[in-house]
Amino acid sequence: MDPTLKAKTISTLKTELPNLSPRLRVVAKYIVDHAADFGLDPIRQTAKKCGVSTYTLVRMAKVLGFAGFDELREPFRHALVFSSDMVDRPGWIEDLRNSGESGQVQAEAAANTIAVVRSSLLRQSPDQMARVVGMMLGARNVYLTAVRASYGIAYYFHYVGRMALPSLQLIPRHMSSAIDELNQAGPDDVLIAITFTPYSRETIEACKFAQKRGVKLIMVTDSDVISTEFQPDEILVTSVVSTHHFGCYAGPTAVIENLLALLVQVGGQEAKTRIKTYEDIRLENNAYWGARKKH
Amino acid sequence: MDPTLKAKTISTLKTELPNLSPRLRVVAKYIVDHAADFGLDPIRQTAKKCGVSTYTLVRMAKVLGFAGFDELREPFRHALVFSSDMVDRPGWIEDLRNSGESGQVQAEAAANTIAVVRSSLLRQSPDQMARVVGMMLGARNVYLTAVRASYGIAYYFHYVGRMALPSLQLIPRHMSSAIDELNQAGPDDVLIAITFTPYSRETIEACKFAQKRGVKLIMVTDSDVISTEFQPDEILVTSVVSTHHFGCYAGPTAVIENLLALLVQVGGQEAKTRIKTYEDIRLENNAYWGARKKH
DNA sequence: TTGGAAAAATAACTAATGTTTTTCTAAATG
DNA sequence: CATTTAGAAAAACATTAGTTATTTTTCCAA
Repeated sequence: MDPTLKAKTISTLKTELPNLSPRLRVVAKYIVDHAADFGLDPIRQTAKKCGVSTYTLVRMAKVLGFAGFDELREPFRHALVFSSDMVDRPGWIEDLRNSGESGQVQAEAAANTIAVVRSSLLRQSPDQMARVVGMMLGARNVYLTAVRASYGIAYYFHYVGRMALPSLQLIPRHMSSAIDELNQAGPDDVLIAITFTPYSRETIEACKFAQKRGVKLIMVTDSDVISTEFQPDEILVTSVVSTHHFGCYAGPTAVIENLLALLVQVGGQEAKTRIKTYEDIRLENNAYWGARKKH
Repeated sequence: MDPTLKAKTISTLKTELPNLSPRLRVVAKYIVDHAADFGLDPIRQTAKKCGVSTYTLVRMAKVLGFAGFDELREPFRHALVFSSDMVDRPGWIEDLRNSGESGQVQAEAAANTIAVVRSSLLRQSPDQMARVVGMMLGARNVYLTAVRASYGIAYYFHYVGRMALPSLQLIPRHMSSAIDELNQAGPDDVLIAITFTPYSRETIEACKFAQKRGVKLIMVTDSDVISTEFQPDEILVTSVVSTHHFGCYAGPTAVIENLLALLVQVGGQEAKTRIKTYEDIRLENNAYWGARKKH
């Protein structure tokens, strides 16, 4: 099979986009934006994902000169297997891999971490990030909740974030549940929930509760689809795939740091002076080793 | 779906290989060696490729605790989509940068994060990592201390790490100082301290105290040279350079996850079964939303 | 407004895929 | 040596997938 066929098809789709009928245009855009999923999914699933009938996909194939849907999808399939072998491993990772058994484990983990960070960052559209930051800055209170392993990154997010955004609150604060602390929350507030498969019961329940109250809901998680019982206003999808037995949280960490960078930028001078006062207080209270008080 | 399932399955296949029946062993080897093809191919094709009947593949799935072949293959399918994310779309950072002002900030932050993660991982020599893991596994107690922003990643490290290494303890536990809890510590113990410029006074003091007691000292920090007053046994140097006002902790997070991967690997079967019991307990106590108890 | 053509959805159909049942084989056991 | 049992293959079965035929919708021009 022609190994460049996938690239050719994508290029054709892009150039032909304006000439296509409405539905076919939707399909073409979907294929270009989700080449990997398109290669993997069966026809009905792809149809569902772009809100189109199965036959529309068949027509898409015929318009492009393929005999049928299968023939259109095949190059995308091939590319899947190929890319997984071809995953770009820089030299230093290869060197690591060749240095004994534990070096191999280290190499796999390192390669995976970089991949996870990259793909997590790649997925965040600037529009959505801007919306999320806007929601945070506009809210009366921004609640932040997570448990278990995710609590670590929530703690970090809060520790840094509250300097730029004083309304940021990490819940539950004490030995209570997040729901207790959402008791006063309403439509002016935002809840950010961080959880990954398998989802923590407490966190999901806090989400459901919050949404019932009209609180705006932002989730940092690993899937577009969590539940039919509630619909987050924004979902920041990150990758937590790992080589060992636990999820790899470097992906979400990267996305959260991205969010922090934006918060500081959009927060403007006000945020920056506030951060400065935090720094000053720490200096005055000898929080840092070796640093002198300024006077 | 559990994003670590593929890694778990491959690891199980490797360890169970000797206990399997002849045909299943062939299948297991095939899956480990051709994970990508296995994810893509239909059952008959995989059966043909490893010269067994389709039902042998179904049995393989059942032996591993899956309901059927489909369920076994699913994580491998997911991995395919993920790895293709990696190769696709070169220049995405450029596209980001050209999409408005906040896109530019986002692009800078993303590029910075990737660079920081890369260089942090690159710096860790396999020898040193092996020494560190060896020290951790050999210690009576492994104390872990950090404050402020670093506390988030220490919390994460501890939450995950203690499943593989029960002697791992996050200090201070309560409203006390780390030094209080190091009172009983001695030469059989290890202290891991996480702090970055400007160094937290409490953490550095804990390091000095510990070393005076003969406790072995491992530091995760951003420089080879901290102080002349004490000399850590091992220093894991990570990069925390950032585009905004705060350090970028994705680097240290990446290194710590690398360490976790090694801990699990070197911990061997014992660690894996311990991790399993944690999982079981969580399932039984309804910690996860939507998950059923196994019986 | 109303034919008519293009676009799209629906539903029926055939081929393939995963699963299950049945049958066969060979090694282990008494 | 007969019997049992686990492992594996073969074949039958049910489901799902891609395709094709038919109907419905949309939109434009007469």
